[in-house]
Amino acid sequence: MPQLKTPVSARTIRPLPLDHSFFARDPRRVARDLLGKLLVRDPGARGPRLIARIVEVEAYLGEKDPAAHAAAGRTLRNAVLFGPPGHAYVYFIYGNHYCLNVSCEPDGKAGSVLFRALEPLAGLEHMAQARGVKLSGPKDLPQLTSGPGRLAQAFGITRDRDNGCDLTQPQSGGLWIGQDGYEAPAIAVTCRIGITQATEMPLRYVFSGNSFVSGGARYNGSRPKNS
DNA sequence: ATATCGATTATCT
DNA sequence: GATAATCGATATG
Repeated sequence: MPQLKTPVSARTIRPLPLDHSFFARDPRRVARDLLGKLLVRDPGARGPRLIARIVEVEAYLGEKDPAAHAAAGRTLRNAVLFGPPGHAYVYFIYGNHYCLNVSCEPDGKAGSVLFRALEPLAGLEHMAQARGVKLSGPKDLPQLTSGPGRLAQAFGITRDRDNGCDLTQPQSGGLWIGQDGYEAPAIAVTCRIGITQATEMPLRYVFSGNSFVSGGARYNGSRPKNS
């Protein structure tokens, strides 16, 4: 029953970019509405188009959210969070990994959505190469894009390359967010993962039971909300 | 299936 | 000098 979708050609999906107004809202609304949208990388001559569907995100609420990078106020590192909506905030963490956010709220107000897991649809071989993963069966696919560090590596996302780029513009940097009319199935909301502040707030949004959601069975929303 | 731990560096105190 | 919105490997039930 786990629906491992057959990989499709990039040509069969025609994503359209989103408007800035989509992102100029409360991060909780943006997070909820981003589920089912597409992350797209157009690397130009460097390789094929990469497409993956967003299946897990977290909302960060800005300066008043103790878990947010914006909590300490504006710094050089987090400046994008305070800028115009729809732009990529990329940070480096644990000496090893990049993570991707999109800025929310109107210009001047912080707030963002963290991309935590994707379901890969096109360019899988390229993603596998970027990840250093050998694809021998459907069971290997979550290794590509299940987890914030993994999806960033699969899409070649780095701070130098992508921080500050406009995710509503297909040309700008080649990284953007698209929509194809896909309607979200059941959605679950849980606490955020991997943080030490404000750990009890329900700000993580997932496709219930989707096999690409990170965090294991306890966090994929397929289990009743008891112990 | 769950728990613990080491890696490795930009950023801020 | 401590910490971090993680990952992969290893250990144990």
